[in-house]
Amino acid sequence: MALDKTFDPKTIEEKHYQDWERSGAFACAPQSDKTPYTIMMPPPNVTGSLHMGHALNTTLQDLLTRYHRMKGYDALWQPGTDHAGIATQMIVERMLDKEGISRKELGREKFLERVWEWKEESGGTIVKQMRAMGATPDWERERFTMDEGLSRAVRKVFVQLYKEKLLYKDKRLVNWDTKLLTSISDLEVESKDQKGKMWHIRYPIEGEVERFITVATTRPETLLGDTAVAVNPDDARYKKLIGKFVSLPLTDRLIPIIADEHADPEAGSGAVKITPAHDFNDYEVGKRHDLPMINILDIHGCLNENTPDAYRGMDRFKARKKILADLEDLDFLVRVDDIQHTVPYGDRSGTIIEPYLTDQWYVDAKTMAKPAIEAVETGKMEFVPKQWENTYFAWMREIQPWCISRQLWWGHQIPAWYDDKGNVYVAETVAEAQAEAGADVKLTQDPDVLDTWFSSALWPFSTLGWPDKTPELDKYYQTDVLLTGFDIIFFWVARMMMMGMHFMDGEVPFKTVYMHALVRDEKGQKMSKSKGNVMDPLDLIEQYGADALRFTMVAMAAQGRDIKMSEDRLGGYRNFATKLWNAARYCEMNDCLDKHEGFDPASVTYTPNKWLIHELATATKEIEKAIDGFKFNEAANAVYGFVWGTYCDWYLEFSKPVLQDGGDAAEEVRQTTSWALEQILTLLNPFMPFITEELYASIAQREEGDRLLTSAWPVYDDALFDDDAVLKMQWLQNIITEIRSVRADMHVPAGAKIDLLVKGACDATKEGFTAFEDVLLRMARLKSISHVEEVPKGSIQTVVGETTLILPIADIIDLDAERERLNKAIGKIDVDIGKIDAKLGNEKFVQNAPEAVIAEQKSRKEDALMKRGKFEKALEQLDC
RNA sequence: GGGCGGUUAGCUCAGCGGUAGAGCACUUGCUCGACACGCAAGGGGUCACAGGUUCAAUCCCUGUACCGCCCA
Repeated sequence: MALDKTFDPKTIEEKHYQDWERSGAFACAPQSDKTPYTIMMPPPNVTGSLHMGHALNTTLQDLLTRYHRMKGYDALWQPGTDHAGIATQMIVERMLDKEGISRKELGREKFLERVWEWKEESGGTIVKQMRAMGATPDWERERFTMDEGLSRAVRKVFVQLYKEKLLYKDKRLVNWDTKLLTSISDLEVESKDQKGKMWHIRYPIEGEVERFITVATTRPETLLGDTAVAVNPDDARYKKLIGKFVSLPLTDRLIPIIADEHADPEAGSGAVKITPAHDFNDYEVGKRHDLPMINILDIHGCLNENTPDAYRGMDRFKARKKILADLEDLDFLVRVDDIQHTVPYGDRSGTIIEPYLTDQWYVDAKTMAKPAIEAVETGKMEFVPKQWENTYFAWMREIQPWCISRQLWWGHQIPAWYDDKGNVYVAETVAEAQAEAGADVKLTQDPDVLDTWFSSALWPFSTLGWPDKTPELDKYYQTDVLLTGFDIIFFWVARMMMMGMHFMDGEVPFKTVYMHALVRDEKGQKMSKSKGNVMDPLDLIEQYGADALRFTMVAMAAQGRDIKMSEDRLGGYRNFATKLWNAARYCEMNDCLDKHEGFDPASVTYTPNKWLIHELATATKEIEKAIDGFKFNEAANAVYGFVWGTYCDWYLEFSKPVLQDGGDAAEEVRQTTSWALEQILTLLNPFMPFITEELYASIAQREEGDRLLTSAWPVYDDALFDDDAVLKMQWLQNIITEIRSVRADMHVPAGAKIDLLVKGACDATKEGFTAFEDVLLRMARLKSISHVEEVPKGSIQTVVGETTLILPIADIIDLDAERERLNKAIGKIDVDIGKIDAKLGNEKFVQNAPEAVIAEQKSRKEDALMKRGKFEKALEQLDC
């Protein structure tokens, strides 16, 4: 059993993880009558590998899961991964590229086989990495968004929403990615501020000579799709032109001048070109005025058959150049301005996104958002920190139809079939569709797939077996808490709310959503591969241990702030693990392990033991309160402070003289030390599972299967709180600290043992000196303690409470230094008294402040005056 | 342009109406029988700025500046 001299995380982590997983303790127990506690793991991309954000997310979820498991809940932490349509398809396409094969050549079926192969081989990376963090989700229940079961849920939802007219096909402008050749949702578009140009072009007014109307645009090539010029109805300059036509340059088309509020008289010339098929604002204008919508691009972003021969087939940016040159030649180009503007880019492909008119499937998000908004308004679902609800509301109240179809192969193929005439049959299976269409009708399935978020929106119930009525669904929905980053509040959280409430009888998918911070580098910059500032959690585990990484994450997870990760902090918490390890070694060396069988903390009589137990119970309450309130950093600080500050720095030091002298209290101290160590391991287990489990196994003979993983969280009786013991120990600590401080100030050699004379001690204090004589002698490095009436010449004096402490060290005393020290002390007290007097002298304060506050000030003043008197006396005596 | 958040010790951050806290870093001293990844003792802050409310403001309100994020 003997513990090694230092703690090496690497040697134990894997061993314990395997043991835990094999034990089956991660599994939920649907048949048990325990109260459920459920967390849905945000499914990471199956393509992903663990980054710092996952490390934080995983740590916090595991902390909550372990904590509640220990508290006796039937904990379900539901894991799984998400098929990540575009990302996965891109990875496999890139692989095929290297083999010189294109997706199209391979064909849909073969391509999908390749993706599945890839998924089986490489898709498990991230869930393996989570194990290195010590995560304890119910792996047996791991799901994948493309599982048969989850796919069935997707089809069912699609069909039902279609029947309810909450899902429909429509021709609208979408964000089109010309590289990936698919539509993407608004959320997948990143607007970037960049330099650009504003071209001012004049359009000749029909039937008039040398009269023009000037419009400005950043995308001159769209001119070929213009179907109107709009002016503001109140713009006096243009009133007479409304209803006239302009002749569209480079084409032979005439387009009307229309009146629409969209044209801002203050901006540019006040007239704007309208291209309904290639601009979201213009699309609305086009609809209002029933304008033709001319699509001028093909799916690759090249100009199509609706454009003049000169440009047809040309890439949009090449066409722009040529069009500008041609406009210039024909003298239509009036002016060019350099401007700063925002340009939409695809977040996956990095290409400029084109608004593009196509047929797509949409979800009526506006309708579905209503109950989801209300649920947050009425508190059925709560964001932590609360401020995130504003973000949620802002988006949900302005929500647009959700474009759910993607022109990809990897994903859930849309359960809609078409006959030759273009009639659509939406059904869960081809057989049902066929039945609806008639047996002899030839049907073709819609080739498109659904947005990945469509399936992850169902995650909180699809993973529990929906649409079947499973016991799991019954027991674990609605779930307790969702932990996630704010970056997917719209993508995922909002959509789970909509789907969850719609399909689960208005019940929200989770009662609480905890939004955690973004992990940044130590300079506060977002970690990114291109900046080269990424930290790899696995490297950090290798260097500092998984426990240190976890503890750092927890300690830095303060609400509402980003985490600036630094290796200094990791080092600090690695040291904390070592500290704990060495505390256990101390216990081992002093025969304080496994000594508490039948120990009753309520029965202790020795004051330091009572005090330790009080502090332990207090820390436990703080930890519980902090975790319950998602104040993870506070929980970490509470446990850290107790272990290091209370147990190691003070209690174990108190225990030394007692254990060594073998006095009456020794046995009780031994038991308390042993018991408290085990309590510490239990409390710390959700934070640092590896080292605590290792110590737990090492410090005693355990029965088969006895692990912290499945231990009970401690419950302490209120009777264990003992304020009297706290006061006594505070006094003792004050005495020790004061003597140490004076010794250091006066440069008394650290090893020198000196006498302590005590003057003016009351009876209770005298008792204290007697009771803790051995502790004081050792911890303050004293030779003796005696009570006196007179202060010997050349002594150092200090004051604790009513007592004057005298150190008779005439031989080494430096009179000037001591004078300075005393004067400094008096100076500090005077500042204090000054502040108090200012308050007490203020009539309004005395009249208005609560009595308790006034009394407190008065008593503080008395104490200060008394102390000041003693220091003054000490100063006088120095000179006699 | 709209919204949100931040500005507290050298650094990273807690706190949030009545004596400014932690960790790290720093200084000094220590091989006292767990631990130098340590022990002990210290230094260090007009709590961004300007007003206001209050007996009392780092904390509440208003405004300003700077930083960050989200949305258009």
